This record gives sequence, structure tokens and C-alpha cells, in this order.
Amino acid sequence: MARHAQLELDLQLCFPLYAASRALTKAYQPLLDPFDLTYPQYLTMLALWSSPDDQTVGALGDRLRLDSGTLTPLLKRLETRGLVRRHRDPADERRVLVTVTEAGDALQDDLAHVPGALVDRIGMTLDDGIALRRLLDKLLASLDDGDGLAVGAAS
Amino acid sequence: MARHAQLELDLQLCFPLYAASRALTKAYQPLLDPFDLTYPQYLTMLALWSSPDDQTVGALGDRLRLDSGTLTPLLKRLETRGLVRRHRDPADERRVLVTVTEAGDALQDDLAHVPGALVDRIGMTLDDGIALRRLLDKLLASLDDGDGLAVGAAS
DNA sequence: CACAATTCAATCGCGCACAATACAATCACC
DNA sequence: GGTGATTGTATTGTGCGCGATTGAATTGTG
Repeated sequence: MARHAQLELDLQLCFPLYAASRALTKAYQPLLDPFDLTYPQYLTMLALWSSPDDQTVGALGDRLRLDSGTLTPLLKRLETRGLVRRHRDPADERRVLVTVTEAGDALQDDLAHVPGALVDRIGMTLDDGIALRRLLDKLLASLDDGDGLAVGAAS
Repeated sequence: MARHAQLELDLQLCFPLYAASRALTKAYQPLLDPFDLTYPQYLTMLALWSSPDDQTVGALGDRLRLDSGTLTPLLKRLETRGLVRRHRDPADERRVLVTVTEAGDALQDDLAHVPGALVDRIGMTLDDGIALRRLLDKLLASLDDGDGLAVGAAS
């Protein structure tokens, strides 16, 4: 027994969140393996597809809440695979713009089944899904206090 | 716009879970920095403190849902810091037992304030916390289907 | 008892994830 | 125009996290 009751692992909110996130990521992997994508790469492609324009690394990072330390190598790997192209923004050469290639775009069709398959895998009710989503958004919003990140602005 | 509506990043349940988990982990860091602990190390200490007996790497891994590829180096670092000791189980030498040292045990008192401080940081209502916890457990349970991991057995 | 099958932790290889730092480009101000 | 301050991305260093593999120990079977 832990000496302090509040230190019991089973009483931590953080732990199930941490565990569930990893488990969900893991559940995606068999669906993404045929396309040789990791889960963060999948999310990155989602973010890129959702915008009609090229996005900067920074904007992508804001969206995905990842910094360039993570994104740059990840995008480089996607570029090596021919799914995206990265080039300096002529209007401000500090910025790097990310373009989805034709191959990257076509992948959209290949992956269209993934969200549905995952929902089937989870077997969660719509109500529970919506409630979970709401609570997570709330948690994220409160953790964002003082961070200045735009949460819903892109929606 | 994504060509397929279900591929919109904002419609994914997985993404807020992923983002919230990382944000929560990040929120812990300032509280753990004075003790030179990372969040996974903190969880590991929690798991160790909650048991009166030495735990094997495997049991710890079951508890934390981490495999030895992650745990072994993590425990080695904790051992280097004198917080735990690792030794082979004489009853079955395939197993490694993990003992909390006096220093590791004393850390419990130092960290007793952390969960409360985090709850203050989040500012989430008790009801929301309980609901979130319930939904996460539910999600974890469904993702565990077929994995054979003991979910509540340790409680 | 001998040997195949299984188990357990460690290792290997790779991809994250992030704080700190570096560098070039741009902005702000005089 | 010149210079200091700020910005945006890349790099560096470290700690995960996990699938695949390895080596030793244990278990199961004949």
C-alpha cells in the first residue's frame, strides 16, 4: 500500500488517460500497417488533407500540438516516401510549406475506411463517444490556459 | 477540406485523446522536475509504492501496460539514482524483482502533494473527473478484448 | 532423463516527443 | 540604413514506447 492514499496508481486520472491513449494508438496500427504509416504520420496526413492550402510546419504543429523537433523528422520521412513535399515559403524564408503530393492525396481514399473500422473495433456507443470527446476537450482547454494555443480556431 | 468527411482531424476521437494525454503528462512535469523524475518514472514509482512486496518487471509491466523494452532502461535509470534495486528472483531466475530503496520510499512523502496540485491545475469538477475516468476505463476494457490483460484484477 | 516448447527479461532498431540550442530571416526601432 | 529583438525551423540530446529478436531459465512431454 502506498503511504499516501492519493498516490495509489488506480486513483490517478492521468494513468488511464495515458494507458488509453497508447492502447488506442496501438489499435490503429493494424489498420495503418498496410500503408506503412505510423499513427502520428496518419494524424499528420489528416491535418494536411483537411486544408486546401499548403501548411507551414508551425501551423501543422499548432494543429497537432507537436513541435518541429517531432514534426521535422516525421515530415522528412513522409517526403522520402513521396507523400509530401517541403519547401521554403518565398514570402518568408523562415517558414517551410508542406504540400501533399498526388500520391499523398490518393492515400486519402485508401484510408477512408480507417475511422469506421476503429469505431467498430471500440464498440463504444455514440453517447459515450460524444461524452468522452466533450470531457477531453474540456480537459485540453483547461490545460491550455496560459498557453495561448488556438484550440477551436481552426474548426 | 478532406475528401472524406470521416477523415477530418477534428472528428477523430483518437486525436483529442492523444493530445490530452500528452498535455496532461506535460502538466505534471513542473511538479516532477524538482525531483528529477519523468512522468513515466513517476507512474512506475506509484506502482512500486502501492505494493508491499517486490514486484517483477513483468508484473510492473502488466500494471503499467508497458513492456520490458520500455521498463528495463527506465528501471535501470531509477536504479542508477538509488531509488530502486533490481535483482534476479531466486525462485525463478528468468524474473527480475524490483525493490524500492529507503531513498525511493522517502520520495513518497516528497510527492504526496502532486496529485492534489494537478487536480488544482486542471480545475475539473469531481463529476467530470469521475465520468472521464469511467469512460476511459470503458474504452480501455474494450480495447483489451482479446488481449488477456488483467484489468481490474489488481485492484 | 532428454529434448522441445514456452516463458521472462534484455537487447536491438526505429520512430516518436520535447526542452534547449543554433542559425537564418524578419521585424521593430532609432 | 543599421542594429537589436523576435520569429520559424532545424538540430541536438535525452527519455520513452514498441515490435522483433536473443539468451537463459523453466516447463511440458515422452
